[in-house]
Amino acid sequence: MENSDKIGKVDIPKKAIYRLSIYHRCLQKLHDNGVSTVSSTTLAKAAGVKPSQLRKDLAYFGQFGTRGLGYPVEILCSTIWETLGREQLQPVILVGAGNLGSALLRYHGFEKEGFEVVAAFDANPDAARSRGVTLPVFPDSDLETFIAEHSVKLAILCVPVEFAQAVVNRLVAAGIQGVLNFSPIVLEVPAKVTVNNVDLALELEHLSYFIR
Amino acid sequence: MENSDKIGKVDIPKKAIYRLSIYHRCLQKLHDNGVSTVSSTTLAKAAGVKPSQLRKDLAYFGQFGTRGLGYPVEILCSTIWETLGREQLQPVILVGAGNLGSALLRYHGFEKEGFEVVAAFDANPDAARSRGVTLPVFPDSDLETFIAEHSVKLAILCVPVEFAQAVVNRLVAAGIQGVLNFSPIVLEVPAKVTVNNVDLALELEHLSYFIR
DNA sequence: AAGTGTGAAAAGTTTCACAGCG
DNA sequence: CGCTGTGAAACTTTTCACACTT
Repeated sequence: MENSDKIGKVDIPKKAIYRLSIYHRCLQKLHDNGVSTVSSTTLAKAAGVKPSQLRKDLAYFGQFGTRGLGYPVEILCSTIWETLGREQLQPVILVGAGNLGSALLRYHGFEKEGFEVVAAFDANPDAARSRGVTLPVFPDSDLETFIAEHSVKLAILCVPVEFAQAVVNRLVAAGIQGVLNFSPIVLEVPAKVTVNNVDLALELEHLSYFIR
Repeated sequence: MENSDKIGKVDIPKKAIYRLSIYHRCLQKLHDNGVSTVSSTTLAKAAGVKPSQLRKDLAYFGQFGTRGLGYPVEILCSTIWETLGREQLQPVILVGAGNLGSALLRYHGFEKEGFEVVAAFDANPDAARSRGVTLPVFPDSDLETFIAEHSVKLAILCVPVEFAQAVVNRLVAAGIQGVLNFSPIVLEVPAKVTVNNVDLALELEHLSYFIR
């Protein structure tokens, strides 16, 4: 159903796109180390996958390698960057600057990876600012206007779980196309909108199952 | 001798175990609302999956339903809780109380879900305390002793990416069996150890691919 | 000789369809 | 009758093996 994406006639597994990000990181490191060509075996080892999977994944997007030689690090690196839609800087907003939201803003992890978090929204902006958020914090009533005026397409959602569905409805109506959701709830959105769930407690619970 | 008692975690899809956590949440909500029985159709809708998948998932662990009626909410809820290994409180340590690590500690999201974060470790404990961590913060040299003395099996890893592999090696040697890793790196661990990666930038990058 | 690209096989996961039970 | 439990079918993703190119 929603586990793949059609580009032309080829069906690309969603997991392959996640791996693309990982390959990109490895390629960047190789490039920083002055490596100009890499084999599928070497790159796969760095990315923690099988060489055959790496070759298959890259083949979904084109032919980048030279037989007998390997892949050109710099070209492949920038091609993946473009494929992931990272060529133009995407503005991101964060909605819900409570405990977790403000923690993420102070962390600056998204900025480090080249995303521009442009504003935060909260039902109580003053409280958010008192939590040490230095970014502009607006009341959530400003959401729609801001999204429209700045053509924002990505949102990080950290509101309390009981408000998550209502807020995401507003975000979608305002034009948001991708949501990074930290609430432990299955959000319902139109098919054109992509939701990625980061459920910290669920991840820890999953580990709990695997320790004897 | 033949033994049908194959409760080995081998044949059960990993994804099914994630869904178990989601089912548990939905069941708890139903129980709070005074519902005592639920059909696969209703529970599946709440969890965002197909009824057939829900039934298949539950069947991996036993027979819980009554034909013609549905599933007993309370019994199923506690059975899943036990299955996930949550019956006995698991102590968790957090390693690397820098920007992200201290943010997670201030967030208290794990405690809210019933995990007991018992201590934090950092190369510079004083700096971590100054970041507002109220939990005991120990120098990372104390890791091995603490893990052994408190029989800790779960660790949240938030150290800078360049130290992640070295630190996880120490954790594994000290007896840690499950790692929730926030570093953007593929960690190498023995098969007996489970690693769950939470890569925030990667999730946002993945969204970037799908908006257009 | 080295290493990619790819069809085909294998493995894994989801969905179907209906038997069987309360 | 309604709804679970489940074998088999359908579908997805990974891995293999080797032809083919530089």
